[in-house]
Amino acid sequence: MQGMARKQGSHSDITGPRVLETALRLIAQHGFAAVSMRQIAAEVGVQAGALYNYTPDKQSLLFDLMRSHMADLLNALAAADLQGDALARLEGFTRFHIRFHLPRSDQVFVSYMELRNLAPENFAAIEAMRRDYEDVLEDILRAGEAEGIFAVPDTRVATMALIAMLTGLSHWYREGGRLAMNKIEAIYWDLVRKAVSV
Amino acid sequence: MQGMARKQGSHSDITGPRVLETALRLIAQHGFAAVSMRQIAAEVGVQAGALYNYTPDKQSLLFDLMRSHMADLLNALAAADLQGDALARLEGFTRFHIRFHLPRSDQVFVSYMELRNLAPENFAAIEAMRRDYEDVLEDILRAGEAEGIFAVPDTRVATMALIAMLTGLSHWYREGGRLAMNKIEAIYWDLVRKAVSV
DNA sequence: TTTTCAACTGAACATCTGTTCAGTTAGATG
DNA sequence: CATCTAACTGAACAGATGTTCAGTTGAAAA
Repeated sequence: MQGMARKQGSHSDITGPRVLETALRLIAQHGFAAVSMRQIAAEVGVQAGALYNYTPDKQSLLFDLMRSHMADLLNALAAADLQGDALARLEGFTRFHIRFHLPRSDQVFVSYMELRNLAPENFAAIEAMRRDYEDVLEDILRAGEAEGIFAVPDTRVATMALIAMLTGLSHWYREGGRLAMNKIEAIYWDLVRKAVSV
Repeated sequence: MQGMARKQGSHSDITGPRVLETALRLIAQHGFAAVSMRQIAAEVGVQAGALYNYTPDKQSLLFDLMRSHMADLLNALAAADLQGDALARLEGFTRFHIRFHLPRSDQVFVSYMELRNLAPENFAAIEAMRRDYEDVLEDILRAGEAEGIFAVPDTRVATMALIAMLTGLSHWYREGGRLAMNKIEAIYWDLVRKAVSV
């Protein structure tokens, strides 16, 4: 059986997303360098050449996955529209971070592990977006300092420390584990709040 | 110019360590799957085949790097011999973790990023060692709870959270940066202490 | 019905991969 | 001096790599 093109209707709007989904899953599992275009193609159900209808090259595939993840993150954060005093906004940020990241473990994994496989200009673009995200937290910490409710010796270091703590969650949390997400959320919020409070 | 074997004395005690150093550096930089045996050999200054005098295969090279890092970590922790009440031991653990990890960014990077490239039995061995390390911190947190000086809703979650926070430091700290190590140590100890205190 | 063309195949390209091994070299040994 | 052998070379193996592209397919348009 050969020549399976156009089996049942136009496929580009099905195959396209499937390529991204499959690439994300395989890269999260084995790493970018360890996954071949032929492996991705095989899981999608096409030949390797067909992938190049959806990405100019392998590097762009990785960059697209990371860029869209970061864009989703920044858009969702903007939509969360944190308000109130610094403590309320810190709680909002903490809960937002956990709720956004926990259901996206593959994206988180790829976005944090495959930075070194990005071409320099792509790396710079992702880093800029990550920096934007970090700056939101740092602004909250600075505001809390100004309000006199937070006591952090160095807002930049505290920002990095808190984000590392929150993101680390994605590396060990497994759905259906001992603790539900809202329980986890409460525990982390407790740690975060106390860490920065006076 | 060909046939350079045994240039100036026995080399195995020089080449052996150089293979490990070079492999560690290159794997930290580009990732295990992205580094070839020929690249490592070229930087060491030998042909690819010569590497097999020092490792049975590429997988063992990775495993050796990770196992020796974890063994060093556990030995150093035991040598630190944390004593006193839970608060003193928590401070000891925090400062030990930072002092041990900061000068070893390549080892930390490889040990946390390349877990998925380990063969299953090797993965299990590394995970067991990591678990041993985590358990030391968890014991301290539990002791602090018993002493009534700590208030952590879940010692396991707090353990993972604190270790993620501390280890994350290695991912952004650069020697010669804005802050010296002892400054960093103080800032992190402040965050850790407050996070778990009543 | 014939034509069109997006979506795909399958083969090819040059190059790289981990690993093996017969052969070479030169310092150490007797 | 000759001998030994640890340490290495260089070639080879079978297969995988990203990417290109002429050709094929079949549903939809004319």
